[in-house]
Amino acid sequence: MRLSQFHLATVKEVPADAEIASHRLMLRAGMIRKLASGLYTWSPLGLRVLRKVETVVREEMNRAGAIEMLMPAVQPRELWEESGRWEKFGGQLLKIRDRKEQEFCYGPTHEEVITDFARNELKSYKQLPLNFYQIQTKFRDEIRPRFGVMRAREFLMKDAYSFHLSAESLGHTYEAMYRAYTRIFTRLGLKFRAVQADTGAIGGNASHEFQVLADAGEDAIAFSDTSDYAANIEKAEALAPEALRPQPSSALQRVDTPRQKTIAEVSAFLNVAPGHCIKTLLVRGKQGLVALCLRGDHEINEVKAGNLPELPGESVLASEEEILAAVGARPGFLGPVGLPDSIPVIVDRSAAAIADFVCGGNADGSHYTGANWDRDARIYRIADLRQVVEGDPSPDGHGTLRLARGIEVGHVFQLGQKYAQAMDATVIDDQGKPQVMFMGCYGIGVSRIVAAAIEQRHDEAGIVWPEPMAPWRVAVCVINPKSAATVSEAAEALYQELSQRGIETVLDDRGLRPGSMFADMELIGIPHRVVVSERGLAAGTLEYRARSESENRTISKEELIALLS
RNA sequence: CGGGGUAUAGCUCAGCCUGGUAGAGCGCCAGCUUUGGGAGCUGGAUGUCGUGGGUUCGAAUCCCUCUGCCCCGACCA
Repeated sequence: MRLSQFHLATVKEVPADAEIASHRLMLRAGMIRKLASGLYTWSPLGLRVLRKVETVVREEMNRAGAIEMLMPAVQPRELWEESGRWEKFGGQLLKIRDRKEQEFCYGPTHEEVITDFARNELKSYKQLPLNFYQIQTKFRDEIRPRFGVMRAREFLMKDAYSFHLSAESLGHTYEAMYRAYTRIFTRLGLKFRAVQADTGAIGGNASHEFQVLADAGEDAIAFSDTSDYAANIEKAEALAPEALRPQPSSALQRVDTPRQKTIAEVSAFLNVAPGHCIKTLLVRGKQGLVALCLRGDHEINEVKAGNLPELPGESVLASEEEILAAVGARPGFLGPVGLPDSIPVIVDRSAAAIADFVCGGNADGSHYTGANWDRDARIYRIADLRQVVEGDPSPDGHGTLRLARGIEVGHVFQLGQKYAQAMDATVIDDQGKPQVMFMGCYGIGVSRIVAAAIEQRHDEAGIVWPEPMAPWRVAVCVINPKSAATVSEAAEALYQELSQRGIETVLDDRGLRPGSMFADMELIGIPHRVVVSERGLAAGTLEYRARSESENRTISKEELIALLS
């Protein structure tokens, strides 16, 4: 590509609200332009990168035996009624009407369409297993789009769906997809981690997320410092402390805490470490309120709480009015001692292991000291409720947990029979009986990968692409082409030769001054740069610099070609 | 959806408090000079001041309405 024939549109200034490096750099490099909140145009430069990612994804999906297809983005309401998700998907589902007032949605995902396809196409167990995939634009009406294409409303996704006669077969394809994902993110040059994920309401046996490690990531992940255990923090189990709970040694005593409501205030006021306080949260259960007790220095894990059988699948704090009516005290003064019998007290494992603790007195302006489980407060059940913290023992029994931030770029999921059941997708088995198929689904955020890669690989000058994602591998920069025809001729010849050798090359023949040209090539992250100048021509050499290095090298054309081959 | 902010040239922003008829830098166009790390000089073009209403002799500026966008919380590739 000759840059004079391309539309390169780098800019120096960028909106102040672009907060993270990848968003700023994508705007500065002119890869994307915002059309509206969460909607971005991919410029020719940006699209080149997007296509590179797509290519790697496609190659590895094909290698893993998946078959590419393409489904409509617009999907009829009836299909979503069948799966029960027309209402359940909520506000994220963009609903639209056609001229006949028929209702559709713009697909946020394609389980319904693929399941419909499969039930029509697949008749016999002999056709299974099958794994279909597509690379396609999705729309999710995100509550809060942000960080450019990292969390956009419209985004490019690779989604795959596999169909099986048995859970065992599903397990095999799941493993194959896990390996394919590992290859994809490795090939793309990303530092990533596959982590266990919560399977949530869908249930199922297994789910892993592929997280690109980056401080700007919206997810927290926990991993062992000595084993290969890694999990999303939503999922990471906090083990029960090994030490048994000490015997009570203090008497229960009510103390005045007129204005001390938070753990920090109470622990400072009473001079007791937060870890010896109990914080009590009242949430809405299936039948009435439920009390959740944690150590003062721990945070609730809402996913774990939501999965409790006593809760309706989500953890919603009770309102102040509800609490006042049930307990007679306000939040800030709640505790497990003397709660009404109707409120079950579910205690976190770590909270259950402490004695002589401080907790709310269930009366405004008062707390207890010297409180003890069993003696003073009854435990309905002990459960894992808290967020793990750095230094916790790893749930697999090896090493201690470390925390890191991650960007979720992939997710593999064993769906089981949920959709096939709801939509009656069956095949005839070898006994001639219809069997509901097992399904897996496997997603990759293609456009998000572009942002994630930049987040991981950039410097003050701009993007530092991993080679497989770079818009071009080599930039040939011409210094002052107007001064001597021989310079531009030499540059053109080099460009031709590299291109003919199959090396993706861009010729910067825009005639810019060297400073602007170098700044542009560094901003857009081209891995290799060659300078053709009168000076070098006279000496018969080229000047080379790798994007990842800060020094120039003087090399011959042969050396350059060897280096790029 | 709650809380906060913001909207002025293609971009980044000033002007608003204290009302008097629109500004800077970057970018863009023309010319000259320049040519190894985002050049210099000269000249030029560009605005329904987000929308609708109100107050006023007069509104970018004050008041109200609506809308867009951004940030903080719950969802996800």
